[in-house]
Amino acid sequence: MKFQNPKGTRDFYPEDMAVLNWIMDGWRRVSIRNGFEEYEGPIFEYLDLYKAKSGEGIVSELFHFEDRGGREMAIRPEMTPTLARMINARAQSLPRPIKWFSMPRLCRAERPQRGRLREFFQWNIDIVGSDDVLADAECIFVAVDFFREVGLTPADMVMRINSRSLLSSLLAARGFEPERHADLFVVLDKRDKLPPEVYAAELAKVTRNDAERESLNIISQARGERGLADLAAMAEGNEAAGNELARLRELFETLNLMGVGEYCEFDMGVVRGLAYYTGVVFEGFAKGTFQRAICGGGRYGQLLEVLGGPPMSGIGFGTSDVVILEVLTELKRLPAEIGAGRRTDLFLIDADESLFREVVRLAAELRRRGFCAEYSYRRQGIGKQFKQAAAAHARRAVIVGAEFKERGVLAVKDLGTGQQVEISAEAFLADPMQEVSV
RNA sequence: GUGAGUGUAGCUCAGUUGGUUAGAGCACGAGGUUGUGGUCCUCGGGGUCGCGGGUUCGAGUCCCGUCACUCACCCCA
Repeated sequence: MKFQNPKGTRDFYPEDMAVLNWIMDGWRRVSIRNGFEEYEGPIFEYLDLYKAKSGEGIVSELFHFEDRGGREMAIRPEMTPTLARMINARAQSLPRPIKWFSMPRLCRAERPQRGRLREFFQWNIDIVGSDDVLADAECIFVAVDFFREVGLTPADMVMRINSRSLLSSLLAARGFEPERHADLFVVLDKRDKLPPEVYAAELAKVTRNDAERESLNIISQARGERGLADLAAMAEGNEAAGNELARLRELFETLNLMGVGEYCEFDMGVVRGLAYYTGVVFEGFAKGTFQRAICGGGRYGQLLEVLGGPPMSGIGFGTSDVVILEVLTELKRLPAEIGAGRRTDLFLIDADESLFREVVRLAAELRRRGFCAEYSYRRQGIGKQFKQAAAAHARRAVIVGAEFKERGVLAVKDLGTGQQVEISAEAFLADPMQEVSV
């Protein structure tokens, strides 16, 4: 019986693992240099944790099971509930702002498609316990910092930024009751994601007349500097909207100051589907055929409270290895040297079988000193051993030959330059990777 | 859960109106040069043509079903 990997999962062969590690090393490096600390939680939680955050509907989208005690468990489909649970447990004693990141492996029971699998790694950044606009700016900066790090320029991608609280105050001023905002958000979020006629139909469902639709169209079309100016005119005499606009302007000024203004753009069309966002929301989009958001995040005001914690606001974002891989592959930004295989420092070769014991001894000694040293398991001609050295991408070949027995010297060859020198075993061991020049 | 497309070797693909033991390149393995390497030469392993049924003297090829994968919808990283 032959088995295959479960639907929507991936096997990471060494060359794939090298790419995944490259991505995740980048996530960790960028997180740490921006002042975030890594955390991790259990890979499964009580199902109720996710129900509390997202409602009953979430159950069909995740993998769940019953443990032997009859408890309903779920494999984590996202990290935020775990984060909230962990922070809530120590809410009184953690210094703020809390700047944490994680790279959890998540599972969702969805139908796999481009950029969406059933199992993936997600990079999460969160700043909890601060309402400061600096936290908003920093969160967006971290996302851009990573994308810039892997070679994306403002010509390759854009971060579209909006504020739900601004949108809410504008809607309220136009006579949309607050209790309707959540439904309106869901539809407005699809402005650019649905064909125009489908979008129009969705819009019709949540509006009462043409005047309302007209208002929504005017508001949601706002984009860029000009859009902000239009909204400012619209918000005159509306104190709440005025305050939100001022905050948004401060956010963009800060992003400019941070040197990532070129990546960022105001866009009223970005609303995000998730219900719990209350303030700034943003999504990254790449140029090319991958039309989905490559990262997304926003400010959540009551999330911790909903999960039994104190009233504390936070802002965070997430992206996954699947979308990063998709975009970097399409834009050809994956460095070619990734996945080139193991990098052997030294490949030891014996000139004849009687010297093999020296090869084993020397290799073990080199390994103890931290070098990657290899040799062939098979006793065969020097030519074959060199072939293996090349296949292992070794940087140096070291021949243990008759001259070692006679004079204690080794032949060290740089497999990149082809240069080869004789050197005493002592001098070699003192600096095994020393320059090889004739 | 709904719709569309695709299934021949590990990968990329050939396979003539149905006609003998289904092929190539790459990859993989073994040899060739017996103190010098990824290029070269020779040989080799590997496929119940996704699976099941039907039509036919005969099916990789035609028909039906089924499964898997891919893409799109819902949702979202």
